[in-house]
Amino acid sequence: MNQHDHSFLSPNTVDEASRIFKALADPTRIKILYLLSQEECSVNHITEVLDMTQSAVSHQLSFLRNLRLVKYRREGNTFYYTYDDEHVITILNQVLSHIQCE
Amino acid sequence: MNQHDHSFLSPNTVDEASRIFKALADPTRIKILYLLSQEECSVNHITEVLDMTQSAVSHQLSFLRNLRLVKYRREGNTFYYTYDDEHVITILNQVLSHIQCE
DNA sequence: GTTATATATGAACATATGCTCATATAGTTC
DNA sequence: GAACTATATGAGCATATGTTCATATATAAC
Repeated sequence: MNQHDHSFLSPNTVDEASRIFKALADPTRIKILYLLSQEECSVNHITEVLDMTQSAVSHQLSFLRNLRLVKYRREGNTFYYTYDDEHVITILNQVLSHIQCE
Repeated sequence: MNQHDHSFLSPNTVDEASRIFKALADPTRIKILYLLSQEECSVNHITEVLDMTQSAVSHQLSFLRNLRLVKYRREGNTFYYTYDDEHVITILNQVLSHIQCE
């Protein structure tokens, strides 16, 4: 059998999949996305719930923003974040419920 | 609103989810798992198809073996690998087909 | 038993990742 | 406009990650 007997993934597809899974691969980001899957949250709220520094949370939100997995709206000094990729939330919830069912 | 108004994930659940997503976060492992989702493969075959060194492939297989995502059978000098976690393959295929549909 | 083949494994290295610390930015309140 | 609040951001650092290189292991063929 040689290399041409397979159905292949394009490099772009592999990279994009890798990016999505990388986004979900960190415990902090899992917790943030799980929170946002339940309700809109301010940065401050996320910081308190996860018991992390403001900076650490903000860096992770920046990461998620760059991947367009979350978006925010501003209200005065407060930034309210929501998720912005239904599919990724679905994948996350599938994996979480699969784990919890064991 | 305080910390107790949320449905929380247990640390174990978060860690386990993180481990699954980390496994899928690397392009090489995505390609290997995708190959194995289609057919049983020898290490040598994977090495050729992915055009990587034997060592690199073997290290990644070792990684996937530790997470029980793949298993193998031996036939003489040849090790034939198959996937060993249907759910992870399902998640991978969902993400891949979602990307390819865009 | 020696040689060849297929795979595994340990050390080393370069890059990526996630956090902290310090500071910048921008809106709010007085 | 000065002080306060909420968030963002850049630099630095420690750890994790993925590869290469060299070598070990184990079966096969002779």
